[in-house]
Amino acid sequence: MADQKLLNRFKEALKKEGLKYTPQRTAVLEEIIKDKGHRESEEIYLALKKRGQHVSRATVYRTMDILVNNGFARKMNLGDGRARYESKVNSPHHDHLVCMDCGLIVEFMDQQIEDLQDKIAIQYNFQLKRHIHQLFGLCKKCQ
Amino acid sequence: MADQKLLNRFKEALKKEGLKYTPQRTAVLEEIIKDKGHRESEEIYLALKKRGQHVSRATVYRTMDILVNNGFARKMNLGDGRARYESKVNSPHHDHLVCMDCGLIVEFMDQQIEDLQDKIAIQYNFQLKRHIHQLFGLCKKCQ
DNA sequence: TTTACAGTTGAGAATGATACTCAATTATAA
DNA sequence: TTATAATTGAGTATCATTCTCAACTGTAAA
Repeated sequence: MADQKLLNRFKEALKKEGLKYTPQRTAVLEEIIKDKGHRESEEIYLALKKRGQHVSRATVYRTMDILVNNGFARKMNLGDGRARYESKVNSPHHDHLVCMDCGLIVEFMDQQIEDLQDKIAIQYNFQLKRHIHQLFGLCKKCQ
Repeated sequence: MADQKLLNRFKEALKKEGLKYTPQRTAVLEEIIKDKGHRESEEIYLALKKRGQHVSRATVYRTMDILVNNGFARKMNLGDGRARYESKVNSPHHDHLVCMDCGLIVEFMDQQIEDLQDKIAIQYNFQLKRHIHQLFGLCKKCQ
């Protein structure tokens, strides 16, 4: 169960956008934050169903958009045509290593790379907003 | 017109996979290498049509797969649901800066980042195969 | 607490990029 | 030149995601 502080933050974010605080939206938020994974929409939908929370697929998609736009979740694309979502709550910035064989996802963070990105953006007169950095290969078990 | 050396390299690649050397495939290869852009399938299809080369959409998709698998082109995904292709012929490795407003794509390459990626892969016992590194922001004109 | 209403929900239909199907056609190697 | 396996194009299928809309429900004011 998400702590009250988080729920209040969520409530605030919804109010700020003129959106309602509904049980479905809360259920999706709770499902996202209680899992450390990088899951696709269908997995989140099924996890909720299993828990007895019947939230429709459409509402899962709609709520994930809200969570992403308000900093509660991050959406990622691994090139297989399905978006993955991960919690951003209590999770510092990181990028990903992805095993091309078993699908294992490992998070990494390198301050030197972050700094170099900023330098490159300045060099090309870009105002940097976000980045995607994914390293694809074979994990130890799959080599 | 692609030079003979390249056409021979293409012919070899096809033969190696038991594929035939057809006018449609050659037309797609030529269209890809003569353009410096990052185009989606439909744009390539229309460019060919305009040139009077009637290659079907299906064949464009199929040929792009062949070109990508044989190192003649690179496929990239900007998160908008449509794949982009760029020539890899006479084009050294690079990553991309993408303007979120006007769609401008600028190529960059930073050896320090490349080295750091290798280091990270080693650190996590990954055998690195490829990577995606995209910096999203606003270009000079769109700020 | 009721009321009024704007926002939400779920189910199914629509969309759009890409992949597949298959009959007619064509490159290739003998 | 021939035999044959691969290719092509047109249309259909697929699959993730978005849209539609009627029924429903938070919410804020009375």
